[in-house]
Amino acid sequence: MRTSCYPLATLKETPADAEIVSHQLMMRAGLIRKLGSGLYTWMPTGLRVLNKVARIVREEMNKAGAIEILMPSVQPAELWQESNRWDEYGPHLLKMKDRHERDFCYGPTHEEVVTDLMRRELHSYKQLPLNVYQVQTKFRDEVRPRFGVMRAREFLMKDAYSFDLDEIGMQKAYDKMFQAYTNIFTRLGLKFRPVLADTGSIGGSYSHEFQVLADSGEDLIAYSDDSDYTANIELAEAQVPQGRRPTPGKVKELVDTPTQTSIADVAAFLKVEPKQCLKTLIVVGVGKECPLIALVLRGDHELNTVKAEKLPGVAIPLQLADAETIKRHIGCEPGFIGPLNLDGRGIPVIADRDAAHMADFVCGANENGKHLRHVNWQRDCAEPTRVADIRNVVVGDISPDGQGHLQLTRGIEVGHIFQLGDKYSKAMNATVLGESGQPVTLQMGCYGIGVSRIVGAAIEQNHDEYGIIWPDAMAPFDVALVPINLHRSDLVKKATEELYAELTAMGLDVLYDDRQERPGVMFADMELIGIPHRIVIGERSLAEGKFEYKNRHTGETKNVTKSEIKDLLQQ
RNA sequence: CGGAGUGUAGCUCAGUCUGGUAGAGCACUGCCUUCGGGAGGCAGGGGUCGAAGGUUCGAAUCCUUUCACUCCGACCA
Repeated sequence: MRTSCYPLATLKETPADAEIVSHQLMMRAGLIRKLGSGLYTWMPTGLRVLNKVARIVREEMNKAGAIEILMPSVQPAELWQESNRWDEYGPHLLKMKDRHERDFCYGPTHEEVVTDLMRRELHSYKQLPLNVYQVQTKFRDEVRPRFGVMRAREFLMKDAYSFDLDEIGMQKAYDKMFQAYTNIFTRLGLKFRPVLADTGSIGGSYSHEFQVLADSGEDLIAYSDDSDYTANIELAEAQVPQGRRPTPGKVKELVDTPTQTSIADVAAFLKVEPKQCLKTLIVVGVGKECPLIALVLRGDHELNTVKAEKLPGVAIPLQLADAETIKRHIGCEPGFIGPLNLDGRGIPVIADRDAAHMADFVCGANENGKHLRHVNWQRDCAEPTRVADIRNVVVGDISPDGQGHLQLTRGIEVGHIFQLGDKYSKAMNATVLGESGQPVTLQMGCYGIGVSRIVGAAIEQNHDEYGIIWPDAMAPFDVALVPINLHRSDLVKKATEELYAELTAMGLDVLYDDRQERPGVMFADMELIGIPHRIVIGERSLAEGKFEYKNRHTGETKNVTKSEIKDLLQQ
């Protein structure tokens, strides 16, 4: 490709609304342009990268035995009503009506469509196992799109769906996909980890996320420093504290805390550690019998909303009660709540394992401006209605597998695989006849990869002050040719044209910068775009029959012959 | 959805408080010089100041409404 006939679309300045480095560089390198919130056009260079990622994904999916199909992006409401997700999926679902006032949605995922397809197509166990996939545009109406293509509303996704007769088959299909995903992210040249994950609104029983490690990632990952254990913090289990609960010491005491409403303030005021305080959160419950539920944590711990939403009786999505409701039921402001006598007021107390293990703690007195200290479960306050793991793990916690301690790191979720079981096949009555002649409900798995998100994630992991540094596998071009004084030197022109023709004939993607630009401009653009190999063609080195090679990744420069160039590029 | 903010040239932004001929840098076009790391000079082109309504002799500027975008929070594959 010659730059004189190609819209490079590079920018010298960073657009004001690009916050993280990958978004800034994708704009500056001319990969994307924004159309609206969460909507991006892929420019020629960006599309090249996207297609390279998609190609690797397809190759590995095919190798794992999956078959490519393409389903509609617009889906009839009836299917979503069958699975109950028309309402459950919530406002993320972009709904629309056609001219006949029939309801449709733009697909955020395709479990319903593929299940419907397969209940029509599959009749016999002999047709199993089957795994179909597609690479397609999805739309999720995110509350807050951000970070460019990283959390866009419209995005490109590879989604695969496996169908098996039983759980053993489903497990095998899952394992195959786990391996395929590992191959894909390895080939793409990304630093990643598979992590145990929550299943979220897709549902199902068991799942892994594939996380690209990056400090700008939105997800927190917990991993053991002494074993293979790795899990999303949403799921990572906090262990039961060791030993017996300490025996109560001093007598309970009411203390004035006129303006101290946060754990930090109360702890500082009473000269105790936050871990000696008890934090009481009031959340909305389902049903009339218990409209409110108290969640109790150690002062230095954070509530894990995913875990909390799994508690029976807790409303989904998790919702903190407003100040007025709290005042009406408990009689104080949110900053002074404690677990005492809540059960008696019809508010069950669910304590975190660590909170339930505390003794002589500080907590709110359910009275404005007052806290209690030296409070003890049982002696001063009814034992919690229920004890559960409802907190986020913290650095240093014992690993759930018993080996080592947990550390935390950040990641970008680029893949997610689920064992769905019969969640959709049962709701939508997708069965085949088994060997015995009886209908068997299909066991499903689903497997997603955020193709467009991978592009952003790769840049987060691979860039420097000059621009993007693509892993070879997804670079838009393999090599950039930068001629010096192309338009004045016949020698340079001839050498560059020949080299361009020969490298192109080798099947390489070559970007030939034949613009009438100064060298500095061309160097800067090629580095910004992140092309792995750069060859400068100038009279200076041509005099010795050499070209100047520079590696974008290592920064290494050397003068080389044409055949050495070919060797370098063929690796 | 709650809170905050921004909309002026392709991009980054000044001008708005205090109403009076729409600006700068970069980008773009032409010419000249320069020619191995985002050059310099000269001359140009480019605007319904987000939109609608109002106040006023006069509105980018004041008022009302509205739309879009961004950030923080909540939420979330």
